[in-house]
Amino acid sequence: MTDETNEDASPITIDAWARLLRSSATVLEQVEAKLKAAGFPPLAWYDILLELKRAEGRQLRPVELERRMLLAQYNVSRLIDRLASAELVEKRKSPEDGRGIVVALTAKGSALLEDMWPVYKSAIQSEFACHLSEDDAATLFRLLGKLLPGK
Amino acid sequence: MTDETNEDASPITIDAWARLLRSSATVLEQVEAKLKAAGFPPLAWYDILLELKRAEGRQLRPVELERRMLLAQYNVSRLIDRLASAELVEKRKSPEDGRGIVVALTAKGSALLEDMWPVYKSAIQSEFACHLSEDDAATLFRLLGKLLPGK
DNA sequence: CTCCTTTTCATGCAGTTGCATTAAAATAAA
DNA sequence: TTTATTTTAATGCAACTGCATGAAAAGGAG
Repeated sequence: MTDETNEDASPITIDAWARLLRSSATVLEQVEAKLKAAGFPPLAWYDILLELKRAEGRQLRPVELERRMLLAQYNVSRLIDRLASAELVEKRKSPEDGRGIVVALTAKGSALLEDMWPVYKSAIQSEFACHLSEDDAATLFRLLGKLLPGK
Repeated sequence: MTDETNEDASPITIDAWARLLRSSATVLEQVEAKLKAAGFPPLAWYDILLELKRAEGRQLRPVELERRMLLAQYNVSRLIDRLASAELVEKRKSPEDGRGIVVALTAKGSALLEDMWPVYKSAIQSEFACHLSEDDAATLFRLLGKLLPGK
């Protein structure tokens, strides 16, 4: 008797899995290298700053950052510390919650986002986008969405 | 005058990029967690061992591993040390090249590969494959291939 | 209110990674 | 042959990550 709920991944699916790992790692590495070559911090910094910029009042609780970025708690805590040391964000005590803090984007952080974007965008173009048609990108977007929780 | 060779990535392409990062990181993390929960070493170990198993004579030079796995030299060097400490591979002096070594899969390493595969395959199924049809997987494979060098 | 549980954030420690450098052998050049 | 360049691998150091734990406040049960 077969167990349909526990069948194996097919060969083509396994190939797709292997290629997802390989291609994403390769492209990400190249994009990171371009950012670094331009004297910019890693992508993780950009991601956090961007999330703050988009947030209500340009600030968020660390817990909220964890949820949105899918990062571990200690990872967010230390990343925030580094960003704060670089004066890209400011740590404030939360007025509503005595345990918590609020992380706010500074003018310097906002400026860094703007400075990085042209380089980042150009890297996405040269390492990723230039290999794909618009249809390819749309299809990729749709298929990868199936892998995300709640999509 | 426009410069067609340097156009910007389109919005849908940027969305696809963001989703590639997010989805691959998420799924990889879940698969790694399942391996760890089963008491197995990280995926990187599996990848190296598998590469060795597939190689002529079940052995490779570190340089060759770097090329195939797209890993940095020092990274491979240390990974091999850890694998050798666990007796999963054996480091031998290269007979042809006095500088180099040859990394050979041991019986223990081969056994680990076989032990890990069922768990790994099941994780690929539950975290990746189950979200995709066969056609989806084939399309993903094809599109991601465009991102790899020389594909 | 008091006690217990949960949530939020920080941190010590060990393991890992990136960077730069070193050492040694192979290869090429003079 | 002698010297310079390139290739191969290892390693000291600093930065980063994961894990476990701890501290402090919030929330809930009695």
